[in-house]
Amino acid sequence: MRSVIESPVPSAAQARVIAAAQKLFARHGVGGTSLQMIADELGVTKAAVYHQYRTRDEIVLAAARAELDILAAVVATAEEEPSPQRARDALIDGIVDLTVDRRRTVSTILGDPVIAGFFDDDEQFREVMHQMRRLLVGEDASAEARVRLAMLLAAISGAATHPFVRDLDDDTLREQLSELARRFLGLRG
Amino acid sequence: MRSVIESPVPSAAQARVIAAAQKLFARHGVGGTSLQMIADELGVTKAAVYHQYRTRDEIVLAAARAELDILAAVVATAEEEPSPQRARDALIDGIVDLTVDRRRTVSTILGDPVIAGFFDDDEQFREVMHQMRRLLVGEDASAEARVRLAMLLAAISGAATHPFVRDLDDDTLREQLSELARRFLGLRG
DNA sequence: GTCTATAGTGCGATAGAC
DNA sequence: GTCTATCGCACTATAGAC
Repeated sequence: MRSVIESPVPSAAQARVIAAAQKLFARHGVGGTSLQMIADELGVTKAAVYHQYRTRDEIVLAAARAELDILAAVVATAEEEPSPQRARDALIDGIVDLTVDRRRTVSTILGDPVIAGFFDDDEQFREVMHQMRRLLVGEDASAEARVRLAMLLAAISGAATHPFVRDLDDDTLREQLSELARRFLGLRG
Repeated sequence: MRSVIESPVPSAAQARVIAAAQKLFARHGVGGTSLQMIADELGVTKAAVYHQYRTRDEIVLAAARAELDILAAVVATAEEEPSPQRARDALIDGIVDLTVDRRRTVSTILGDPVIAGFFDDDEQFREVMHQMRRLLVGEDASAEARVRLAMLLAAISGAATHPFVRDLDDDTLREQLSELARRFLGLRG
């Protein structure tokens, strides 16, 4: 089942603003990134950036939304798999790929307290989370299942930025994350 | 073995600044917290805060260092356990307690990109990480052990702030985190 | 240890020309 | 879609009185 919630598709110029913002958020944090920095990164003036988005908050929201859209696409692809097992595996691999490809970006942006606040009551965010939960632990709503799920998602995105794994190449990291995530999820009491 | 690296002990007034800063960092992010906000939180003026620390960066560093000191104390306590198994269990429980007690604080502060940069070449940080590594996976330096360790630490601190577990009470969360962490670490290929 | 007052800078945001 | 120019404001930081 596809998500019924659609984000507005950014124009090419907006997409450039978003990409610049995400890059800077990952390096300096959301609160540590100014409009001037985004403009400089793009090689234009602040006024040009304001032509794409009316406030700084809109840029932050659009950048966070774009990150969430990528995750939603991974979830939607996984849901098209024919069996629950294959859907589960596809989701894990999708999240691992996404995280390793973008290393700091995903965890820093989705982990930022300001963005977490934005998403607190966000319908798309809740739907994506709900879909992931159903794919990974089914209808099990026990405390154990929820903690296990939260740990799994935090482990994948958090581990990719950890100093312990900094000198691992992407392929090795992907392989290990995927394998360990699958085994962690398969744990039975 | 105790850490040989000691942080300067903050005065009472400095400790209040640090506590206020940590609270605000958790809510607004490091870059999103101004000196004015810290002063307001304490009910004093900016000049009074500047009397304790000469620059904003020093406050950020002191707050991060204080967080690291707590973690270092947990590691030191675990190292005094008589057997490797008990040391490992004590470390896991210590990290879980720390994370649940302080929920957003630990992961937001240690996960902030600016603070991660501060700690990149920090000796105390490296030593604490090294000690944790030795306690949890011994001398195993394989890619698998390193990824497993990074995942474990990210899973504990990240899961505590995850929306999936928001409505769990502290005791339940502690119990589940501790149990699942121990099982994850015990996984054998 | 806290205050008032202030300097200097960079911020978010807007107006209007091209 | 980009620019220059500007407004008003909040910021970091300092000086000096109490």
